[in-house]
Amino acid sequence: METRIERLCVANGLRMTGPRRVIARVLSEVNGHPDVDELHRLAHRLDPRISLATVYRTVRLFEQHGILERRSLGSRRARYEMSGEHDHFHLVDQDSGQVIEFDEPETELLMRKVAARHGFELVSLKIELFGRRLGTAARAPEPAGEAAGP
Amino acid sequence: METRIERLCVANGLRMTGPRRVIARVLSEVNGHPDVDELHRLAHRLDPRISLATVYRTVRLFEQHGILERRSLGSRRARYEMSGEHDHFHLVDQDSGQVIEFDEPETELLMRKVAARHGFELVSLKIELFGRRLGTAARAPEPAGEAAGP
DNA sequence: CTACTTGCAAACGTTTTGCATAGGC
DNA sequence: GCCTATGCAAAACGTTTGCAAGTAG
Repeated sequence: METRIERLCVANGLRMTGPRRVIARVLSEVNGHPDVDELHRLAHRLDPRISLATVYRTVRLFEQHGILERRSLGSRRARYEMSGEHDHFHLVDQDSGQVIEFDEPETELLMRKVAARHGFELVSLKIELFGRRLGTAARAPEPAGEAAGP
Repeated sequence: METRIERLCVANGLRMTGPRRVIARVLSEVNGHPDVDELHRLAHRLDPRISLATVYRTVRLFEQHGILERRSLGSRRARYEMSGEHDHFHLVDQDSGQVIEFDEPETELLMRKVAARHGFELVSLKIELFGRRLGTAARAPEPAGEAAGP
């Protein structure tokens, strides 16, 4: 079955090669905010010939065509997610590294007004909240190299 | 004269070495959001023996003690600024790379409420807006390697 | 048939580190 | 005097690129 990403590729006039099809499938099935390494691991499982370089090239291509969006979310590696109709924000659990997405349309509108007040047209925005679950005693923030901070 | 950063270092029980004093001075005098390279260039001018590694180690140390905050602001290199009492936001001009800071206390409060709604205590937040000056025709986003995008 | 895409390995820019020495307290 | 900070050079890390071979349209 053809994924939504594949359809977007065709709509953007991109050549549908084997590796791109596999990476599109992986992107459609994974949830969360995978980094390139994770995408490569998953794609490699479906087709061991797929190289890391191709995954890098493909996510960059997809990003340039507005199919994917790149986030940092406090981690060193870039992380990707499918583009949606409107921006959404991310709340990062500093203890577990878990990322929660949420919509906040009023805030997006507010930010647009703030930009306008400074004489700017808003093109995009990133809102990342870093926090700790309520009722959790403060502890060492990152046991392993997974969680992320500001 | 002793800088505010130096005072914060002492308050945090940090050893006040020569290089740290110089870097503290540079951080106090520079304005904007310098990256490590720029800090090193400025520090090196005051004391040519100061190495890049020491600047890296020092900003990391200062960040760990809450004296500095790290930002990405769409650029590849990490950029630093002094911690303030409350968070402020950044508006990046996509054409020039220029960064405008602004306060938006209601938004900070709103974000705190949003985090709470999801069961989190807000520790910090990053809000980065990317935009274009009103009345500017769209053009090639980045003539040189300075400006930054989402 | 042609132009674009791929895999590989090597290069890249940024950040970190191992080690011997220098220096703060 | 002890223990940490420093400089240097080398390593690590994520990402990009040059090139020859492969493949979509």
